[in-house]
Amino acid sequence: MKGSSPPSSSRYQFLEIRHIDSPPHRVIKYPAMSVKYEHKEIEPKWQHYWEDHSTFKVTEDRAKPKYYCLEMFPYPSGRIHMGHVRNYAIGDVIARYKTMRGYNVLHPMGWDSFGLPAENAAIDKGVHPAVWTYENIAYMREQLKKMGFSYDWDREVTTCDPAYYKWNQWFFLKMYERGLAYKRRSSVNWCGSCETVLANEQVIDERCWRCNFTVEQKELDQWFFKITDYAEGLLSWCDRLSGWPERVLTMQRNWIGKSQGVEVDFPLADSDNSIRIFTTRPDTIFGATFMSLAPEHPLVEDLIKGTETGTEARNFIERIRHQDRIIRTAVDVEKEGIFTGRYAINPLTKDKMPVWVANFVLMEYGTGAIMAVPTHDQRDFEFAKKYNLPMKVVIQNAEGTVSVDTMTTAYIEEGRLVNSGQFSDLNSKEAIDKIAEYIEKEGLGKRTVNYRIRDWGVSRQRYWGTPIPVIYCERCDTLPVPENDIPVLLPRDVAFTGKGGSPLLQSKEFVETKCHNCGGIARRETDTMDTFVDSSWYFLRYTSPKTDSSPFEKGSVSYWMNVDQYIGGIEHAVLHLLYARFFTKVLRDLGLIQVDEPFRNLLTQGMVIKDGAKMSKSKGNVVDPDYIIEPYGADTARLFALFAAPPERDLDWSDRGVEGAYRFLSRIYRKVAELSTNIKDRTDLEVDRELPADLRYLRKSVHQTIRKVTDDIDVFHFNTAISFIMELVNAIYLIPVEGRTGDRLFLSVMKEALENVVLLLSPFAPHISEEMWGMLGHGPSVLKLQWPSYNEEIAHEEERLIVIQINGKVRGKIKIPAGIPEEEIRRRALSDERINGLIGDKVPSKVFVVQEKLVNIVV
RNA sequence: GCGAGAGUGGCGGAACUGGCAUACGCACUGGACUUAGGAUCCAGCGGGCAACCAUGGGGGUUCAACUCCCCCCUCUCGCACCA
Repeated sequence: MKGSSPPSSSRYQFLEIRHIDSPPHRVIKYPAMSVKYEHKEIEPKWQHYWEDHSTFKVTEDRAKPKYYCLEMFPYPSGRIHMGHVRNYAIGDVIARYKTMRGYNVLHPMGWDSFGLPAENAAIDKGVHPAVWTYENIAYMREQLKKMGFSYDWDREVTTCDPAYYKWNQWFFLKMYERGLAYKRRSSVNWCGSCETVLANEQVIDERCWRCNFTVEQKELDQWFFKITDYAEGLLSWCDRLSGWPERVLTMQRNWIGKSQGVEVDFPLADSDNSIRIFTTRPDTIFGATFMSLAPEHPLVEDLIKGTETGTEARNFIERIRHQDRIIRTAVDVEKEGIFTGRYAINPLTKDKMPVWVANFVLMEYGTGAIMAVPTHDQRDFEFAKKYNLPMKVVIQNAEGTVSVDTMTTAYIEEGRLVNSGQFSDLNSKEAIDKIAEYIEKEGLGKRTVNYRIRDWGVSRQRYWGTPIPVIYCERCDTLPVPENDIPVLLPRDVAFTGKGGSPLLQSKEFVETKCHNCGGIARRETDTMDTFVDSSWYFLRYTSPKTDSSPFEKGSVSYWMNVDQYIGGIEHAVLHLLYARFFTKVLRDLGLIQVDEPFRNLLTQGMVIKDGAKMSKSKGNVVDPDYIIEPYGADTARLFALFAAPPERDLDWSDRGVEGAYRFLSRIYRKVAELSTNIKDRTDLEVDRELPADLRYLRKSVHQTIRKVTDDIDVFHFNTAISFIMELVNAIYLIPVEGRTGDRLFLSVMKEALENVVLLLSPFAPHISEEMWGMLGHGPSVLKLQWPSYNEEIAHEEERLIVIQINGKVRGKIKIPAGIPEEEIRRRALSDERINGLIGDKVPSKVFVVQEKLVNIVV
């Protein structure tokens, strides 16, 4: 959804012209005998027809089964790119196909329209973000319409519209009430030149992506959503999302990162304090020989106070704390640390253990402190080697070869416990349970579960986003804005300099406010929300986009949800898809919706590649869709995007391939044009009669093709579905026309064939299909027709081709009638003249017969 | 390092639960039509004179392997000191 591509300056003129083009009702005309496929006339004609007749409008209709088909909405960066074309072409095939299968299909589109690029455009070009954004939307909407996608534009959702972001604020207030939105100090990437927070992906080599200023870590008050409360639910539901790609689920599971372990208190040797650690390997506790604390650990200051190494330690800690988090946590960073001068007691061995501070221990995970077991943990091993710390083997392998003297890496596998008191001789698995049990019984600690996922930081020091609805009163402290006072609107007249932090800070009109509680002076929160908040519930808004008394109508949501098919790029595998799941669960708990999960089925399409470079996102758009649509048309662009590769795989863009798609459409068109005058006005055509061989064969192909195309669309194999249509068209071309244009049987079969080709093609190339449907003597629209069904009897192949192998090598082929017994197939294969010649005097030792397929003779 | 996915003609890609490898398209070659063709229609098109050999490489299971099993190589993506 995100992306940034500044619009070219020349397009504004274009934009104006587009806008004047408002649609009066048009008369649909068909060419009399034109044989040339004129996509430039055909495509606008049908786009206007669809618009004039509200062909894509959809309402709740309980007489039909519903189907919610959704593609990830775009960020309005300026123009659509090939990634969008592909994504939306896939969605459109599904939407149109399901419509023709009798479903009531919701297929909406909107704009993920808050975000940084708009603000950067304001800084660079002096255009207001709102102006820039809405101009982009206008242009891109026209581009999407030119592609012929079947969206119900009456449901368009724009997230930067106050009517939309009001509900972001409303959800925030609801979450604040429940403690799911909270504020705390947290470390952020800060650019001192731009005076703003940077997202991790905006930090390049420790520098600001825009001004190249060195990025530092800064502690700031930040708003968070408590996604960690939902960690377990988000994780356990992964097992029930059977319609999601396994790799997306794996990524989400990893991101949530659940681990079960034990928290244990290690008392300090000379104080009443203790250090709490988290470990997943309590079986190694007898091997813990020292402790490591995160530099940020609150106990550190106390520990180093007054010790010999105090100053040195303080310097070290300061240095580490200021390191970039990303760099500090990289695996190849050398482990370093410093001794605090103090000792703790291992509660099981009662041994004295030196307490260290180490750069690789993270305050954010677990308790920010670990027991170090150098023999059975690689990190502790490296650390101990470097600083010459004591080691002790407590897990032994089956051969008994694990020894401090010989080991070059830690032994991290499971094994048999040694040197572990009463627990010696247990295996690791048992010991983990037994020792955890013992620790709980002795009151030394307790079993806990840790998650790697962190709460979702939603504060952004930016203008172009949803204002966080909070005020700070001098007397009453932090107060949420009352529900009646939202939306908190973005002020329009602010300066965009790129300096001095968020532009909102400079807006007195915005910042200065009155406390609704005490009437005193108060100041508004100037942070805005992460734009992922917008995309976390837009799919709900589509069900009732105009409602202004609630975020969505309960009835509409319960009619349409879940999304039956969601389609988008793999790059959102974790963030967007996880946040949307989180929001869904929160809204469920707020009683606003009934579903547990937003997206029943997920299709992640591959990237569009051109000459090895990806064409979406920041790398630049190598091929602009407009340059395809201009010479070839939208139908060609769609067809190629779907034909060149299966949806999940990366697609290599090829100009030659595009030409091929265009040629194919022209080829069908020509055949329809050639025969349409003979077909369209005939009322006496009917196919169910005794047919000559070539027509009977074609008819069989038609029905077989319907079956194959249908089966393939059902499993999203669009590339092969299209190739079957191509084969059928090739077969049509092989039927001689000469002298038959008055032949009733010929015309009847051709009519059936061409009509079915048009219907099968219509989800892929809708404009030309509408056109050809008209040429064949029918009124619009194809979309309102039923998907063709095939006749089992006609599709049935009465002859089967049997491959005859000798010793696994193909030696011959025979045709046999379908349904004859295995014994007869064997007999015919063995009596085949050619086969007999090849066998000669040799005696077949065994003959394998695969029913109606193959015979393998072993000699 | 760990996890997932992929590797098939000159190219994009087909091949269902093991049963004709290379469907369909592109490129290329030839023919037809034509003043002309970069349009269109038709045909050919993995390698090899052949026996045969070819689905990243090497083993295995099987009457039969792109498909199943083991080892290795390459590429893509994700995670990456998470205790």
